[in-house]
Amino acid sequence: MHYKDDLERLNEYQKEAVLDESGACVVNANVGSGKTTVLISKIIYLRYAKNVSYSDMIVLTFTNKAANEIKDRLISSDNNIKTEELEGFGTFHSVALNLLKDVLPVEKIGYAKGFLVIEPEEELDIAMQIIQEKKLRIKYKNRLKKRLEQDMSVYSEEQMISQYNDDTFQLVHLLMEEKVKQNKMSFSDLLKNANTLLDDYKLEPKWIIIDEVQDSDKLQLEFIDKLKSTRTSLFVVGDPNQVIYSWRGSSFNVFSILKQKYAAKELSLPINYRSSNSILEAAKCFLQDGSCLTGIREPGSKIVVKSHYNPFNEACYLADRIRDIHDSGVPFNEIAVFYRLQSQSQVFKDVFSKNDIPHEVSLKKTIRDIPVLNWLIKLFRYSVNHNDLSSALYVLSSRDYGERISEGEAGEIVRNMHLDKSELYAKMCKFDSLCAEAKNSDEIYNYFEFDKYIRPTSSAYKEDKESISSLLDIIIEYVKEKQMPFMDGTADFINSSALYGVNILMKDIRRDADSVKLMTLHASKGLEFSHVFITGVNYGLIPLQTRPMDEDDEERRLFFVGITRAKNHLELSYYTNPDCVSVMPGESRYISMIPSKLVQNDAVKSMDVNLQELKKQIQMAKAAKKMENQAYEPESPANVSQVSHQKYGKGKVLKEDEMMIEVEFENYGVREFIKAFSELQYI
DNA sequence: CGCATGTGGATTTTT
DNA sequence: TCCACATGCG
Repeated sequence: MHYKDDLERLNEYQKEAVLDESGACVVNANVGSGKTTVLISKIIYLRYAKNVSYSDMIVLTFTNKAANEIKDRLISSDNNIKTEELEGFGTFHSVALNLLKDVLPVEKIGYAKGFLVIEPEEELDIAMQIIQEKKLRIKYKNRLKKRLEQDMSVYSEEQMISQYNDDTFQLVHLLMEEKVKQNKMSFSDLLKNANTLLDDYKLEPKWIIIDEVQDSDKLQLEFIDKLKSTRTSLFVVGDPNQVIYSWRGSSFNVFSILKQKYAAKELSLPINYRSSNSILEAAKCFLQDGSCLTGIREPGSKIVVKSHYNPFNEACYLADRIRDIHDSGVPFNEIAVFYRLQSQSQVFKDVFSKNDIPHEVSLKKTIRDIPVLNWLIKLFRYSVNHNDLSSALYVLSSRDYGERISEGEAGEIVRNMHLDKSELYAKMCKFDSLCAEAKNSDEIYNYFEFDKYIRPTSSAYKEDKESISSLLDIIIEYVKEKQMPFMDGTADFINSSALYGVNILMKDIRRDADSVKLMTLHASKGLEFSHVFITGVNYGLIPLQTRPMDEDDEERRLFFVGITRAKNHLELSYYTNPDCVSVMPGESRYISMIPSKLVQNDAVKSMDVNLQELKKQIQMAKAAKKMENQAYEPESPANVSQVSHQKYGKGKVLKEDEMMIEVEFENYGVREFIKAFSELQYI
């Protein structure tokens, strides 16, 4: 094996981490320092230099994306690998699922091996059914989902009863019983149950390796602890400067917890290979005290700071700028636009579409977002697991699909197994005997006669039909690949679809699409691009003003994550006239934290002063006018004048005074201009 | 139904 | 901090 060549390519810090043999080791991996490379090298080194088999290693990540990257890179550097050796490689949840499925005695806690994984929505559905059946008094049901998702076990019985003085405590217990009865586990149940069963079952892996360890929450830390025996070595990698998800429950300061608990050795990877020196110098301004970060690249281009009149103008500028960059030879997929809030993406979508800039908005999408597939998955859930009453109930009583039976009647049928009262119900019940040999999607489609159960009058009919067919194809494909009996394979697919979302569906569609990526700063974590634009770096938006006087370190780290995504070119921009009320017109204080020698001052800036000055005058004039004469407002539609703009095309003038003009364009909607600067022409 | 009071969310999102 | 919505009493 070529692990020795592999080692030679590493720098001294990376090599030290790979070769380290202490019982516990915490690696402080700086941004862009080759964290994943070290992980892969470490795994290969253990396998071939230390003769540790892959099945003696547990390799944990937080996201499927990270897990897939590690597996892909591992497979490409070691082609002797067999997929079944990598059972212990994956997200915390999927490794817990594998353990519960294959080695841990789930019967001990009342489950059967064929249990299904459920998403939070379904857990909520079950809870609501329990509330209805047992007539429980639960306050604030609208927030029940949140309450269920947070770890109820941290509350004591008294706390739970006293908090709202309702039946929450009973609900939590009944819900747990019901999940066992229906043979279902929620995401957190996977970890909780694995933790419970690991008390009596010693797995004793030789190595536990964890990526992005700084994001661990309580359950995950417990999972690590339960997996680890005295003979297990622990190797964790992470970056305290990239903690941006603590609001989601990652424990505070995981690094020091681990260091203390396991007396871990601390190493660091300080060398950044990714960014040009200017970008890195700017990034250093946002590091926590004491962290060091070393670059090895040339200075590169300066950081550009620009101001725009409003988000729309910013988007138009970006469209032009990106077109230029692309013409100079940079592929679209090396360009990214980041923003703080999802809502900011709309204007980019609109403008980029109009300007034919290929783009892609990163949005999480699951099967549940497509109603017909949500229904279909539930149909399969009951078909493979007849204990899953809540799914059957949903399938029969859905208002859009199926037989659209009333909820009460459906409950009756499901509880008493009235096969004669519902054709669809009978089909789900007999699915295992009649469809176990299904070889293609048409067979299943015809068995269920789906045409009968999707509304033929609905405008979505054709789309729904296609969605069903493609999901059926995917299931068949999945089962074939896994070489499992059809029923088991389908059950397995359902678990995967809960755990891996719609990724299974979209797997290869997006990977190499040559398009500009639009995403929130949060979503940018772990990615890199040649050219990065961070937009809306306004006072009030970055850092986001939540409560006044909230000096939030996490916002600073978020901005740090954003700028360190850039390899060669970074542009920051802000608006002088933000559309949103809570956003102030000035630049973010983060911009002034960057030394001016790194920043390319733009001509726009001097004009910006004028604009702001003008804007102030205009607002004063407007206010004065309002005081003076309130009846003046309405304008008759008869004297609407037409104007045209170089970029936005033709439009109608809605409002006009000495300084401002408001125009409604055919394609771009309503826009406001300052007369002196607008390039409008009257027609 | 109307009104006073209670409750917690605002922004980011993975499994 | 303020706002939206749920609850509960009269």
